[in-house]
Amino acid sequence: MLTIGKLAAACDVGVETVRFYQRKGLLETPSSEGGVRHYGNEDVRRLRFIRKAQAAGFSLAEIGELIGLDASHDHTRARELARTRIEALEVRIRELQQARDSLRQLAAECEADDSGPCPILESFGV
Amino acid sequence: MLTIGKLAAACDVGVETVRFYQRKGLLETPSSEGGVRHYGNEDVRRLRFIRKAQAAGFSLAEIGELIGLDASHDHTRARELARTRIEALEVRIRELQQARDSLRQLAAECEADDSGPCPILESFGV
DNA sequence: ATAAATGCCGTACCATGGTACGGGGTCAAG
DNA sequence: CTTGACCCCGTACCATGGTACGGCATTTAT
Repeated sequence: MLTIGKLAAACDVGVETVRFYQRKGLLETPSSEGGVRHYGNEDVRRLRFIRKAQAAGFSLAEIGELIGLDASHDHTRARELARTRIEALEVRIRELQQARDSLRQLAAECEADDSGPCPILESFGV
Repeated sequence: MLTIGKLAAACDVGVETVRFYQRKGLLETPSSEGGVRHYGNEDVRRLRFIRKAQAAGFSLAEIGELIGLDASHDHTRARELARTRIEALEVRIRELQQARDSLRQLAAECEADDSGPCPILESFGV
């Protein structure tokens, strides 16, 4: 049985973050039997889930839905969310790759010619 | 000579966004000679620059610095910013690729076995 | 000439994901 | 028996990147 501080430490988040997730309905708020609330392994798992799903690019709102799916065993919807997220990730990856590639190109040009206008700045149209 | 509305339209942003950038010091606020402010090609170029640099993942604060570099012709600093941005982009790209790959894997597993617990949700530790 | 569309300006508000603060309570060690 | 380290709760605040609103002036089209 953990206090909020131990729970937070176990998942490497701040105490305030735990409370924030509680307010958002992502974590349950155990009843306070005489003041201090107690948390168990389920809470640790849940909190770790939130952080992992966040790392996979899900927003807190989406994570809330994923948590709900667990109860309903709704694979279909879970796959749907996963597919949507995969597509969004692919779009974003391509965007970032393009940004990286053009910046690389510009940095190389800039390196090659130190006089005259800076290609990096030029390219953006300044 | 453009009004703020035309400028915004020319760069496909909202009027409020232009004003927001002005407040942030990213765009100049021309003197209002008798009420209506007028904008020129420089402003169009500058505004487009902001949007392109944003697409390259620069924050508005970084963009402010890039604009400053234009005046000082500071290639060194520009390259520094570009390198920093490239590195950040690469880190982010790898993170997103990992997220995508694990989601793909999970979606495939989930697809394969429609009974039992959902691997997508399981994997996150719910 | 008049009504609709813009412009100006200041201020407030939005979402997202937290972080901080202040006042109070409880508990264990020194 | 007091000091310090937690806890609780509510509320305010932060950064980021905008978006909206309201009142008033001006401009543009009919």
